Amino acid sequence: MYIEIDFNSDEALYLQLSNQIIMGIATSQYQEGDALPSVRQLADTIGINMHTVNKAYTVLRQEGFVKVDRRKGAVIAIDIDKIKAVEELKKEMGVLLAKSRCKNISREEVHALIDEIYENYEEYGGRE
Amino acid sequence: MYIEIDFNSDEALYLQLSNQIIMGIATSQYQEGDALPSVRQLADTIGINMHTVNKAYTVLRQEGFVKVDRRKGAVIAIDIDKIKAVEELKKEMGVLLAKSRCKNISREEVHALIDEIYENYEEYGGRE
DNA sequence: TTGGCTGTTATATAAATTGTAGCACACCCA
DNA sequence: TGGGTGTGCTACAATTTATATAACAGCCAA
Repeated sequence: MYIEIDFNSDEALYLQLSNQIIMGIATSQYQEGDALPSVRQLADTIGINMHTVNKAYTVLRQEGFVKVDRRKGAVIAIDIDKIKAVEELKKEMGVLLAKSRCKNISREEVHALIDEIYENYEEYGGRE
Repeated sequence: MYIEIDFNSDEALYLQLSNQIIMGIATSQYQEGDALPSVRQLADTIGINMHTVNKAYTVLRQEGFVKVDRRKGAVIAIDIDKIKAVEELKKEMGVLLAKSRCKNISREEVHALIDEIYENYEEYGGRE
């Protein structure tokens, strides 16, 4: 999968990395059971430190997207705790929609954006 | 308005503060032209440092939610740069929906959540 | 068995962020 | 004039971020 890191971004490197991997899972570019590159290999490919990649993997594990095996490395393994996920979504969506509403983005525009993003998922063939 | 700060949260104090004020605007508890408490007063009420409140206000100004007057203090004044706002929304929504999708939250569930949040806005009487 | 790969852990360093603290300034208004 | 306003500055401690080495145990193929 294509990983693109913006060194000028104010977003932490390990967060850019983990977020891109999550989006890779959502678009089915990564599937259950697939192995991610080793921390050293990916660090070398991107040109960042091993520990930064390791931190990204640790975050992915803590949030239930991968399981880490000592010999196989990080393997995609979704732990579906839907209640927790919905709670998280509600909180983050609350702030996001508040900002949007203040900027005169309508409910309909938000719905349209959701559909747009979801159609993009299905373009890759996918989870539903 | 009611401001509630969680000192045990991993979210920075100034971000909790600015986010709550943004949500206050979205729910019409703050309206265009309303003055926020002075940095010293709000700091005293919450029990945090003056500079932390000042940073929250600075963020709000940079993101176009308030204007700061030397004698009136921070006043709600929305600067609507819709193109920028939509761009921001797209990016953040992309990550948020990717996470949700991985956790088997359907498109319909997301739409329902959006409606639920928006209905809560209208409960306060509001911007549309 | 050895060599090389895996994740993991530890220590160290530098830079940036976060929050607190105190002080001073210019401004405005009662 | 006195007291309130935002703002600017310096300073400090704690935490986070990213890098850099180094070492360890586990595994597997040559």
